[in-house]
Amino acid sequence: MLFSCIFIFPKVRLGLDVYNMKPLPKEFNPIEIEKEWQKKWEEMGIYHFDWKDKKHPTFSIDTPPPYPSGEFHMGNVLNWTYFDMVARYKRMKGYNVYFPQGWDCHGLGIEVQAERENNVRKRDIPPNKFRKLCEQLVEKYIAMMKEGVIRLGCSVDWTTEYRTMDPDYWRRTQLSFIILYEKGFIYQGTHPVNWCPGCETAIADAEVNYEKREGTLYYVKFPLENSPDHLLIATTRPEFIPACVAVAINPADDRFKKHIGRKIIVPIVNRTVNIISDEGVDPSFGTGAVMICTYGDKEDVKTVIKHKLPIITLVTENGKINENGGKYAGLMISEAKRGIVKDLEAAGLLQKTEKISQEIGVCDRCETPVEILERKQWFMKTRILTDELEKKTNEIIWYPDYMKTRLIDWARSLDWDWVISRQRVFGTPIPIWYCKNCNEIILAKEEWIPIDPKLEKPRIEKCPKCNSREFIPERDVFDTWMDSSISCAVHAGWPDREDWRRLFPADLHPSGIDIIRTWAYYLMVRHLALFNEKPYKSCLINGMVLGSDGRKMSKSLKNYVAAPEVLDKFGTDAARQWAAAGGATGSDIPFRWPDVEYGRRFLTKLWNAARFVSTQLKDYKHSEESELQLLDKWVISKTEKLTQKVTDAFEKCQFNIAVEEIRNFTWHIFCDQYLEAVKDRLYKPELYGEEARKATQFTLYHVLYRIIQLSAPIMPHVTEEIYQTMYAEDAGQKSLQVMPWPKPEKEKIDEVEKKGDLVMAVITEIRREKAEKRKPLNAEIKRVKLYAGSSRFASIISENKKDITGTCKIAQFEILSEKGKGKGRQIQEFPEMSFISEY
RNA sequence: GGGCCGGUAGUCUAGCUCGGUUAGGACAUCCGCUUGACGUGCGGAAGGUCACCGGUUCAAAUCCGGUCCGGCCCA
Repeated sequence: MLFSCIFIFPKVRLGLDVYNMKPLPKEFNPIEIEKEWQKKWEEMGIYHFDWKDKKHPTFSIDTPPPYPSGEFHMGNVLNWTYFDMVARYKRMKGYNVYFPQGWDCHGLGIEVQAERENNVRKRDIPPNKFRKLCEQLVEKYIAMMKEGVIRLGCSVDWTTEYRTMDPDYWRRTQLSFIILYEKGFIYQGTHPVNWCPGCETAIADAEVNYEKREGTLYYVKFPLENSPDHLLIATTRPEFIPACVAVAINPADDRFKKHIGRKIIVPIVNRTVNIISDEGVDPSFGTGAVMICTYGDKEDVKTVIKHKLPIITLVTENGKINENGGKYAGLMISEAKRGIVKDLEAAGLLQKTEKISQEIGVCDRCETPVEILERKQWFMKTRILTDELEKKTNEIIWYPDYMKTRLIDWARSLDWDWVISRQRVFGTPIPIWYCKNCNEIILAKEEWIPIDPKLEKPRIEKCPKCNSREFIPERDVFDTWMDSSISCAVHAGWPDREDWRRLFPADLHPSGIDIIRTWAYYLMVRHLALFNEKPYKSCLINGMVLGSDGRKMSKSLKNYVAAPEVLDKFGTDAARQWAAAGGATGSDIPFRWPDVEYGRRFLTKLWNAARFVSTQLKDYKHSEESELQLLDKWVISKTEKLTQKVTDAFEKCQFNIAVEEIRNFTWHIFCDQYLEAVKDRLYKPELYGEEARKATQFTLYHVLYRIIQLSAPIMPHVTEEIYQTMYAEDAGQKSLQVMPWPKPEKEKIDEVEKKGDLVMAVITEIRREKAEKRKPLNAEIKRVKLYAGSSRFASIISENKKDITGTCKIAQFEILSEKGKGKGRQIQEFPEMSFISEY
């Protein structure tokens, strides 16, 4: 097969016959280059999604809006690099890529920070004032994180930026709630919450402090039903006896397991309850039999849910015993405790007491012991969607595939619906009022939103049920996931754009492995309920970033590395290589300085190779045809194979494979082997002929170009700089980022590659021997006698004799067809060949 | 306790879907070389019971079962 100089990319070439390829400067400062291109790309506007473009297929990325913690960490570097590589790859593949960016602002974390920074308590100031403080803090944090995203070179379309705390975003969250309400997915119910009787408010887990205190363990006799016997039960909270709903025993406990399924009588109230079996009971604590009350502690909550036990509310919002406490009703909890203990003693039911050290939860504000109360909450019916969710999950492409089972198993394991209300301040208001007179629920109309019921009355004259004119606002806000779990529809333009279905479902939803059960799950249930459709077509999972010691990266473990430190030291393109190459997609990857350093060294290598090529192409002309030599066809064939492998890897989101293939090819095949083998040709046209030099120039031009194309999604900055200096004038596009992705040209994957391997094997073996003889590589060899082992091999070698003698500096090269028969040094990859050298 | 994942040279990692090359690569180590792009480089060397036990098979890092250890998430 004859090879001539067919242009690899005629479609995009301006067709200049001769152009002045500028040599690349010797100095290479990645950080300066990165800053420059980040600025220019933004000016060029090449990342703007073109809503008017109906020609190119769209590719939409459901960028998960991050929680603005104020710090851009290596975990962010990892996941942003993942989806930015996809965005850049798809853009080059000709897609009209939609890469939005939002910020998921609401949440307890910000509330806690805002309290700390402003030295205030949210309960002490008006909600709206506190909200403002939160908003200011969020803005500060967003600015910090945005800088990180820009520094990482992410090809975000900043015209799409949004914040979930903006009333215009509330409008979407509230609208979705109204739709779900009207579709019957929303209901009110009760759910246990942490409650501070001192502050008379629900508090979050994060607001509970645990303190070690000395307590008393009371051993109380519970009579067995229809039996003279009793069970001895140890409890620290005898005041909860009136709320006892069961007695639990570990099924492995031989002392008690015979009682499982029988009934027992709760003293004081004389109620009969079941004796149940629960593995969670510690047989060595107390007597091994425990009473389950609603609710004495968090363990009770779990047990009640697990065994579907009834609930007896005992404590009021201000910490008193209610009517269910019988004769103790109206007493404070501590008073009731004393009274019950006294009565138990009098009845002979208190066998003994002992002192124990216990941890109790107290309010972080007033130090009052926290109680667990059933409170009204809003729910979304999610469990009825589980079958549909499983079906849709299986339709979605997961990278990697096995991650889908995480979502399905999680959905299947849920015992209750999603609690969507929160007793907080900084959140999207729930657009609900209650009639003061008859408690009728007033749901906001679509045209009222965005609305904060705490600040505005419902826009109706009177209650439709009882005609009352007074309303009480819902003070609860939505769980933050209510904001972020409609991102697929919102990104697509819902509800404002008529054509929002064009970008829905999203083509890709990226997610961390740790938030599959939240983000990926809530997205599914919300969109299934709202639109009866899956929200995303594929899901890309990134693992966690570990410290170099293999444990999850965290400041407290002292294995934390800040992202700016990494970017300052080695630059973005090096850090991106770490993210891409650190491990298989979806697996956790440790942060390793040597990996980033290696990335940086690759950038230098690529730069130097490009610089070498640029100096050799000063007089390169497209128009002059010349026949390619064996090694040219060899490296082109390998380039096409590389293109195929890298394309496949990107299609499957196997970034580690893509980056490894590119680096190994560039460093070892292109630089160490091809460049070294053709240098002599380039330097001595008088010996090899001008034709051979032109063929080499052609090859250098195209192979380097292919390398930067394939590397562009991973290392956008360095490849852009090389492109702009060496190729832009000729190729005629304003950025490498908008150049078409190369199609592997299979017809150039050729049999000659094997012949090239043979020639390269000879060169490598001669160099290897030279190294072992401790000779410099440019040392001249007087004579090499090669036993080719066959006439076919001999003729291949002799056709390419000049490349071998030139590269290895051989003065006299003798090629024999015969076998060496044990004479001389064997060539590793071709053991039928051997050679003898004389220095 | 449950779900998922992992265990490969001193360290990290690829390969496992679909069994068959001398188990690939990086860092670190050692030896050599300033070769007209690059010493941030080039050439070379050493380093492995592929966690353990058993099974399937002509053949297992790869498939199956079990055990141990680690991770993430949840209870």
